[in-house]
Amino acid sequence: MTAPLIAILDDEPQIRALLSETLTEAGFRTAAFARATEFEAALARTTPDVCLVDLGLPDRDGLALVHRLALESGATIIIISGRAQVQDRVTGLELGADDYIIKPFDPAEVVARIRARLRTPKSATPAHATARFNGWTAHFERYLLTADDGREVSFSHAEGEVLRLFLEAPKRLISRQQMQESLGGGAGESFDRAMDVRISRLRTKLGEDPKNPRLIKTIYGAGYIFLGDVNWH
Amino acid sequence: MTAPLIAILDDEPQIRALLSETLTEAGFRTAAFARATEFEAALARTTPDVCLVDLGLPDRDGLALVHRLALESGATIIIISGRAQVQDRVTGLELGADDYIIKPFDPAEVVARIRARLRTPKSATPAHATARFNGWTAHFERYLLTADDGREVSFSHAEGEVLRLFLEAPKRLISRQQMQESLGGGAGESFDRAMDVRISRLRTKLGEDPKNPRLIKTIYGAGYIFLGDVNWH
DNA sequence: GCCGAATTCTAACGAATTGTAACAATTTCA
DNA sequence: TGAAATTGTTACAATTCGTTAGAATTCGGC
Repeated sequence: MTAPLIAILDDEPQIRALLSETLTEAGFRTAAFARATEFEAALARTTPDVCLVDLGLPDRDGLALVHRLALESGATIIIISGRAQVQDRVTGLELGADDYIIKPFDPAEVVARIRARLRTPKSATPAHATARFNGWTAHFERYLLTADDGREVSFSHAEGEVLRLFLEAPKRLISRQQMQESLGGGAGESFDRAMDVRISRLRTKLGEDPKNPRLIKTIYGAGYIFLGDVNWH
Repeated sequence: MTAPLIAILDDEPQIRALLSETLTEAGFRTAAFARATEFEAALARTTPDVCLVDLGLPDRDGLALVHRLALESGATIIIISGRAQVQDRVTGLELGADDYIIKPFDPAEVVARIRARLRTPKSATPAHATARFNGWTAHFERYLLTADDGREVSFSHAEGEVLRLFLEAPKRLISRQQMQESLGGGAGESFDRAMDVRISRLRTKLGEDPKNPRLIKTIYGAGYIFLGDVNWH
């Protein structure tokens, strides 16, 4: 029986260091990440027993990430956040987090709460993750887009990866760099051409006007911005 | 399906009233107790889904009670206490509590934390021989699928292996690798061709539309996902 | 505005992956 | 023993998705 693996996702180096050290001392294995993209790349390989995630991420909407993680992976999630309002806590828990710890935190309490979670391992079957935006509903597990008028368009796995990235960081610039990392295009050489194609195919399925895309905007020399109003369910 | 029962143990009448009211509004059944003796008497009859216990009881050491409760009943326990020190929280969690809320608390957060606990029940699922999903019932010992409209389709042993694998891990990606191992296709060389065929036959029996399968989805380059809502009996 | 370089778009192609019909080997059961 | 059912194999069709290549677009400098 190997020690439980705890994933840490926080953009502040001191916090990462503090948590890593404390948890290692407490007998856990740890893996720390500064950005959501790195974190997700790692998730593709192994599933940690517990994920500690900060909500204030630079490159992703933290709550959306938590929601998807909870729904799809069924992983145990503990939010560690500076947002201390009751409303924040309630939202976080309702979106699927198993616990919510407020910064500044005491390392001993973090350990205790992790242990409490590990005592009764989760065995819930993950539910469907869906997101609504501008007349569309994306059903990721079913690889299906439904329009409000009832039309249905299926999308492939590769297209879904791109769509998900957009829906998790709406109205935010996503650089080609980031996108490439998230999409596992590891050694990015001529892969950026493939990315274009994915996006092009996605645009077609969303019925975008090529001359004047309303949802997926290209920022010349920088990346893309997804302009929908997204609501995860 | 009756509403979950929440037991409240607190010696302050206002707290009991506040919690009872909030939780009832949130759709739970409640039972409130002022003293540990009453609480224990009630426990002898029914087991609540969640116990909210205050540590500052007049007639008993709260922590000892929590400890015993956790060990013996296996119930889900949330401590609600005025003792705000980190050390108190750590001790409470280590003695078996699933969560620790500090007074004064916000009722909304209590509800959210109860829901988070209930989301993953502390029970295990026993192995059974029949499963219902999306209009079908699979009887594994009889190698038979019955549709809700009465139709009957028998399936072979090999098909049953695949079906069982899917029904035991619904809405999860099952890689070809995993599938091959589970299906005893030991030295997987050209066996993956056989797997395809098994799945193809299963799809046919489930009446899937080949162009647009709703239950068994293929993830190109990765594996399969079974999308039914499964209930074992 | 006009030109050229850099960047992005997308149609078309092809390699890899997956689906399935047809067949053959094996087992089951009357 | 013989007919039917089971299940892997083969062969070919269909799908997915990255790559290529040329067209279209953007942007800075004149």
